[in-house]
Amino acid sequence: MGIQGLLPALKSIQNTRHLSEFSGQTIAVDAYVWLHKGVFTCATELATGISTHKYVNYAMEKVRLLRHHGIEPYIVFDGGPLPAKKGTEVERKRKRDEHLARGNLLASQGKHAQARDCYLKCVDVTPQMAFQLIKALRAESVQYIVAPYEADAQLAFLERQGIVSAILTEDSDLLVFGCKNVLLKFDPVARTVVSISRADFASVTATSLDSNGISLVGWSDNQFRAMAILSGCDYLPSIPGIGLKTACAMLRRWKTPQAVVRQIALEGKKRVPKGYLDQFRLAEKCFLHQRVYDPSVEKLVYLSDVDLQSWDDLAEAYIGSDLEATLAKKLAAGDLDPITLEPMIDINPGFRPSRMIRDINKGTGATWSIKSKDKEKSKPKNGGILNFFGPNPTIPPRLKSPSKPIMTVGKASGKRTLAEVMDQDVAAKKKKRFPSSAPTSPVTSSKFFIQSGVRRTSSATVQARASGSYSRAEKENIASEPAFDGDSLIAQPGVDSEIEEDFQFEASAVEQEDGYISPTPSISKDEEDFSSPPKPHPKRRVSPLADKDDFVDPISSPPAAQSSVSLRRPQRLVHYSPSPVHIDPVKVLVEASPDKRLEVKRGIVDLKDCLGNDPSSEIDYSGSDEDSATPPYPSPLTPDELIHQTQNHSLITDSNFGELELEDPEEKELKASASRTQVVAAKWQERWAHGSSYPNTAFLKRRETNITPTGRHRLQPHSQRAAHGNVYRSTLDSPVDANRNRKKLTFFDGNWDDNGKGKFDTKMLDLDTENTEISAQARTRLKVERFR
DNA sequence: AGGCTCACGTCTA
DNA sequence: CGTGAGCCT
Repeated sequence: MGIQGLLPALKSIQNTRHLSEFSGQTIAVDAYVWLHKGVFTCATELATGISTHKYVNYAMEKVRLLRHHGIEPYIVFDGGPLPAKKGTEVERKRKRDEHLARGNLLASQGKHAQARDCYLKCVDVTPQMAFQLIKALRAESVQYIVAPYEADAQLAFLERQGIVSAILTEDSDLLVFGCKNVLLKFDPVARTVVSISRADFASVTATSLDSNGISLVGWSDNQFRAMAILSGCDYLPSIPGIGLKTACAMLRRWKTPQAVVRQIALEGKKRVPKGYLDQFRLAEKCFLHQRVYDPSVEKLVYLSDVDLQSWDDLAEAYIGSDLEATLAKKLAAGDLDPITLEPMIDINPGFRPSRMIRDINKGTGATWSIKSKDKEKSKPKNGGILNFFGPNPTIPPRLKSPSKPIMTVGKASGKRTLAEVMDQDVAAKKKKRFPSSAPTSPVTSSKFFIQSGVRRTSSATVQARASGSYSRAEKENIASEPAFDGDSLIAQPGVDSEIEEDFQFEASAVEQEDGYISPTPSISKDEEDFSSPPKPHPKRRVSPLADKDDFVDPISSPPAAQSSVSLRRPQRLVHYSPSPVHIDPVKVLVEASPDKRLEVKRGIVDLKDCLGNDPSSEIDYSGSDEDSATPPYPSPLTPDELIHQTQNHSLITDSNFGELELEDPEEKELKASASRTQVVAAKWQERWAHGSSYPNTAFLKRRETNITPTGRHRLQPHSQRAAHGNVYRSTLDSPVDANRNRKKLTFFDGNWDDNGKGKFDTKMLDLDTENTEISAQARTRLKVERFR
């Protein structure tokens, strides 16, 4: 996951810091990290369908720990699958299914320990599980957001907007996304994190210890990003044999990724996949422009604005299709399943987190405090394993107003001590004493558009001295490459004003909150803190997702109730005109003719069909470094196209829908039938736009595979594959994902088969020329065999 | 021989 | 994450 080898190479600029050093700051957190770890605390339950929310507790403990240290967390969830990363789910799911089956078998044999091991391997985080955490976050007024696509991009956006001042994650990709302050290796026991700051890159030199020969001196964000992509990232596997070090060295030497790739090809030692440069550009776009949710304008925006010159529909689809604003808002709020865009299903309605907060210091015997304020809960809580809470206190409805903490009995402790009572009181007082300590956000001065100029730090100078031969080249490097450097960082005049608006909005929002006291005394002090000086408490913002005026109690009200909130203002879509609510314009390729694309609800794009169709050249040097070949794109799909799609698209093999397209294999026949066309189109829309016949998707899990309590999942729509044989398939076709292990499964359709690296069987290429469903299964089987 | 990439095994929530 | 096999120079 991420850029392999990057973190070790950055060792010299990694600083272990105590949480207290971030007091007063708002820090965005990649929820996936906590959820995934939390899942391990209850893998067996999840795998066997036993209702549990332990993983929520796990994450909430982390949340409370951060708050305990004056850090206001801003939790970011992954959203829907990005087209760029699609294509691995089938294999993963299969593997998980295998582990699940084996686990069940072992369990039935009484081998529970072994069964658990299997369960551990088959569990993954689903959006529905994430929603359980969201419920808890809502209950404790913790800010959160569900990214439309990848949390990474959303995290980067929040930092860039100044909404948060750092990112807590475990993924080195965040650095590639341009984040300034990345925090890794969160240690809840030591209460430390490892900090990496973009500002320190300049001190990473080839001679610095542990740098692994990597030098970042004088590199712009663009160059750094290029190095990362060349060395292999989640969106694009590297040219085999190219790792971080080689990528870095060659980029220094040849300046641009285009030149580097050209050089690699010229040297002839390594096989460069066809279309690699095109794919490189797309990967670059994912890091630069991926769609994110902007809470201030309540719609999807580009992470950074696009350069219309080099923009095309392919790129548009690749970085995540736009969503109609009301959908986007609900998605961001967690009210929709980000995969199906259906209303979120609460898989554990019995779990109703209250505002109680458990002190993180387990040793002292649990201390409990309750977060008061907020709407009263009309219903007493009962049922659900989680009801370790007593009846919820009735509190004045004023959401944002501070109120006195009310004590409740905690499930674990069973009682409160006087110290705990005092504890809360003190906490509340501290809050009042420092109501307006503003979160420091060392926000980047230049907002979106970072100066790509070189920063010469003292360490850089030192480095120059240390490695004389390098210094010149590095300086040289700095000065040149304006085109490369400036790429995509140039503001479009048209959008510029909008960005200004956004920032003003953000700024005013902050202003308004001054003096506003957090509604929830979220910090429960322990003994240790009694003797420590009071810390300023960060001002707290209610989740941006909740409308200021009409906040609806997230716990007691169904999503439907909240949805009314979102339709207030007409949304203006910058790059996409609103489409019918349920249909999201996304391009999908039709196999027979690579130029055809179909739209489905959510981006399902198989780029391999768009790219590398030129069999003549191994490397596509099309155009200059800045332009890319833009395949023609027809627009909205017609019913005919839908039929075409249904016939060829693997997704459609789903049983619910199967009869429709499998019934009549004759494409022409279908086309001739107008009425049938209507039916198909309607069904298609019903299924993909409304998802009514896609019941099981409610349990589809996020990142890679899905596991459901029942163990049954429906396959995600898979990218369509071209039907013609021996057509080059780009590496995008191969499973590339956040999980590094996935790369083991990657196959490259014989693009470099004769290079001795040809572990990537050509068999798969053949299989792949068949319809997707078959090839996917066959592929999976082959891979499974290989790993046995 | 050394450098580099890639795969494997281990550990841990 | 660390180690080691294997390929390349």
